[in-house]
Amino acid sequence: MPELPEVEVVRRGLADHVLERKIAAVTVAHPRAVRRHEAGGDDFAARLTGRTIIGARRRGKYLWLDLDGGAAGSADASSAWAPPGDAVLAHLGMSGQMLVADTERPDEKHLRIRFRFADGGPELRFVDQRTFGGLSVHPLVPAAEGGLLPQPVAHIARDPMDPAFDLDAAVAAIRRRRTGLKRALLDQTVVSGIGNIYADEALWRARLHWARPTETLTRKQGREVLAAASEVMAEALAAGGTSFDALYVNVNGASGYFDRSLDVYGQADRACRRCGTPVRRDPFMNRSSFSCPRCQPRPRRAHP
DNA sequence: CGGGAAGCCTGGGCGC
DNA sequence: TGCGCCCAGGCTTCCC
Repeated sequence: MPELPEVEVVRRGLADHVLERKIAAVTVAHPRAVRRHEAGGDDFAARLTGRTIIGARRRGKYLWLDLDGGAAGSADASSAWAPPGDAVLAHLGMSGQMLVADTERPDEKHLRIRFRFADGGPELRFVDQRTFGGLSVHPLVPAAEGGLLPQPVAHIARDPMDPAFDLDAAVAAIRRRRTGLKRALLDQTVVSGIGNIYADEALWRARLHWARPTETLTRKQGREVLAAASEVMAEALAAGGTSFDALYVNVNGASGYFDRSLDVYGQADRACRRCGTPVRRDPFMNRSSFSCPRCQPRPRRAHP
């Protein structure tokens, strides 16, 4: 389930394998994979053909590849102003994969989009079983806090691995909310990159319950839970990410192994590694929350 | 306007 | 063995 560490593994793989390579042809095999590209699949392919990938960047769970000026619409040499350019944006959703594959390798069953390169080397494939993810091309726009971002990313908060991440500002944003702590952690406009797995792990490490009302959270507790999220995601990244099956893989198709290090997520009825109490599973937002009932007691005033 | 929940998808696992 | 149901879950959209 790609959250920040898994997306970062993919970003690094793309930085290693597709930078400075010129796109020769793009094939869209499934229109749903480009549904966020409003002008459609043909326009998507046309905008990318002939362009060279010059950057691989990420914010939270969003990933994008910066494109050079390309042949079409190149900057006017007589003008001092250079257009900020554009990028192909990827969101992996639940099951999206970016794979670097030799051109003769058989297609994956759920191959959605294929990029072939002018150098004839390994191609880039977007494979996505559940099609929650997708690719789209966007102009880069100035972000409120500086820098250039693809338009759909402009409203996403910085993530804890961003060098400019402001911990105290993120704590303040959480405490401004009127909701449960886990809901706030999952809100990508408050802090980005955290999904269901790392939210549960961070809450366990900080000994806080998922339904803790944000308005009763102290600044210290806020800093602790965000520091825990940052730590657990850094550890997961070092392990190559978390995966429970073959759905989440790096660009070479290999799985990470952080699932062996999870303390509560998916550990219902197993002993808490701190106190031995069986880990509890609660229904939460049509999914699950895992916690230790002893280390993370439910607050008297829990947020519904 | 902010918060909450439904809806989008497919395949694996499980019970009957 | 096969059918149908449930579950996984990030994000968008809609509703209150």
